[in-house]
Amino acid sequence: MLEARLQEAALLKRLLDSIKELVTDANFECNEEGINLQAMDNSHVALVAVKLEATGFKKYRCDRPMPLGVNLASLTKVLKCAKDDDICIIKASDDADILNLVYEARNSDRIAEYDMKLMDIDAETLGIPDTEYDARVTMPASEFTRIVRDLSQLGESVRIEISKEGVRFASEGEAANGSILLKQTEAAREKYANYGKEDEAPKEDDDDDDDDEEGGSSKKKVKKEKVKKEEKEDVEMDEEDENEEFKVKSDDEGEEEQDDDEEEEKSSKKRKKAPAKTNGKPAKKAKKADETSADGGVLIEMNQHVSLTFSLKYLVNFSKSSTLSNTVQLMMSNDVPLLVSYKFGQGEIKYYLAPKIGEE
Amino acid sequence: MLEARLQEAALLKRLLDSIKELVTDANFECNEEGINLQAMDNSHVALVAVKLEATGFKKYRCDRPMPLGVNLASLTKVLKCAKDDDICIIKASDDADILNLVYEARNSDRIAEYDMKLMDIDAETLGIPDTEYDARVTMPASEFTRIVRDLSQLGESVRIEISKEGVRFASEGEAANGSILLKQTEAAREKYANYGKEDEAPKEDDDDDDDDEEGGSSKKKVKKEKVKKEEKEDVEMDEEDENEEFKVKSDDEGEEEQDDDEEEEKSSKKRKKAPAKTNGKPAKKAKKADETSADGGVLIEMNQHVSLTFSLKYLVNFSKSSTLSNTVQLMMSNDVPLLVSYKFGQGEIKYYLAPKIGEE
DNA sequence: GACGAGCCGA
DNA sequence: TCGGCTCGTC
Repeated sequence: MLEARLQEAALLKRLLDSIKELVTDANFECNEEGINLQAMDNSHVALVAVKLEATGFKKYRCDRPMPLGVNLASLTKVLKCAKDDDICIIKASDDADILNLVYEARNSDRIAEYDMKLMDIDAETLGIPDTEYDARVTMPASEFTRIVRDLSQLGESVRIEISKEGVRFASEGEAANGSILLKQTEAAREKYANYGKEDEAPKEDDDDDDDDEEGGSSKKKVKKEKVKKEEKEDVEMDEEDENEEFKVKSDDEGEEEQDDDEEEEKSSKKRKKAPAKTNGKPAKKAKKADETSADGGVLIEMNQHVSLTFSLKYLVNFSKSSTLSNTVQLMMSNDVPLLVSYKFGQGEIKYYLAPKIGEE
Repeated sequence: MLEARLQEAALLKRLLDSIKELVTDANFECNEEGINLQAMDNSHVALVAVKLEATGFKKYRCDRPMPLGVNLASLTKVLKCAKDDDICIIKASDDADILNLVYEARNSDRIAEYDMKLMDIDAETLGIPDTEYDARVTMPASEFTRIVRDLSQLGESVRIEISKEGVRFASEGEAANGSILLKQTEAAREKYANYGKEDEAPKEDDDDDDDDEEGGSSKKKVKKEKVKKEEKEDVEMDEEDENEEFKVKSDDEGEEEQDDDEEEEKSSKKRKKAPAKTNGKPAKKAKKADETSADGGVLIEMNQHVSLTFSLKYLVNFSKSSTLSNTVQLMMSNDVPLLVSYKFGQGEIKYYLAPKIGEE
């Protein structure tokens, strides 16, 4: 028995819009911690993984783990019947052959109910290794969208290169070549100081993580820009002992960033001691970053020069998730798949894409 | 000789958009009272009836009744040449083989003139009986549009069921079943209190009706929401003697509604004495309701449980008329055609659709 | 010719 | 983020 009540149907609608072109059928793996979806794209080139935290729901109950095999086109149709601000309740009984969706208008004058057939899908949940990446770019989702769209007009591939200089997106096409260099924004360092730290060691204390994330999420909805600096200070002080930054630096490439750190952050020495580790309560800021980052800012974290080439078609597709979050993170190491991650209030969507070989 | 001057070409454009897919050729029956069009749809399943009151025109003159046989595709083309806010003058001489359309820009800087060939069409004007329906739903046109669109994604038919509970639209499809329940909105009772009363006995005093309607119409364009309550009071008091409500109730099903009435309306006893009758000056409110109802509200009037099944394709088609009015009324009795009616400032468009048999 | 989806601009 | 416009499909 699953019952999950979502405050706004819009989240699910956007989520489906994000993945329905990539994947036709997928299992929504429901358990007490939330709902996960993981699937290769139809051409088995990319992998998409969605996580919806139980705590992101207004109400969530899942008695036992159950996979819900969903045809995404059908679900999209059914979700189209919801208005964005409808409350959305999804239910499935234990036999899991029907997904029941109820949409309640805000004023309850309209109640729409849909029953969708489920299907059996071979679970092919791959364990995704918790890679530590050599470089991470945190940037406005809209900017990423724009870049891959622009470049996709010129060519089919983009070389993404992260260096001390910044992050460069370069494409070559018949009519023209293009190259976009994003330098790190000074403001971004502060802004994203704790963005998405849970990526690094999500298992350390998942429960705290979730609770904090939810609490943070609701608060942020109310508070606004003004608040972010105060909160940031709070967290930095409160959590000084455990607050580790992702900033992975190699000795020969990190000077610039180290300078910044020392100017800005008291706890910088910890970061240097233990790069690529993280603390247990970072999510408050992840939420903030989401809302905060509308005004841009690029944060580049790297411990090694990275340069990889990817298919723009897929990146353009991934960038549809900009409806879910204002911020996107690109995680890269040489010769391993790119990870594109969008975090949002109730969860996260990650895309993995293998680099093209021998193209740069 | 016909000459009719319309304040805004947009009305005609929208009207044609509403019916051109349903009907290819039709007679515009012009007489001194206005212009009427009545036609079966191409597959002879639905009937569409349009009424444009003479009083709805800025100027109207029709010396003798004349049918203007129009190919709607041609007229649509010609109307596309008008800007929405152009003044539109249509003329036909007595031989009625040419329809002359003149579009005048607001500032008279541009005058466009078109001559369209007319054709002879066998008049097949059917008398439509003035049915009294067992149930009537008055609701925002946009909501009706949305519902039939949504459900048409799932299946081909919709069962519309009106009960004490409200009105339910239910469809079954391969991928999913859907059911939407609209409860009556409390605010709607007041809002639609006098909406469309002329349906019931339109012949009682047509002339007064028309005059009032036009006056009301122009006023309403200027006034807004704020005004509606005052006007309503005025009419109720001025016309107390003749102001009868539609509210048809059976003793066993009307309690809920009666309670509302008593709370809200002074003249409720009259309504109960003579249900399904109407007064002579209802149109002021019809107009108001049009503009008023953008913010929703569902009014359900019934004296009997009704449940019928219809082809969604047609309902979707009918719902195109939501460009003409913010409010739609569904009139139903068991085993007789559904009447879908949109009233607008200058007239009304009605669609009749026979129910599907043996499908529920 | 109409409908729906996707993209671009405000 | 929403609405309008354009392109592609049925």
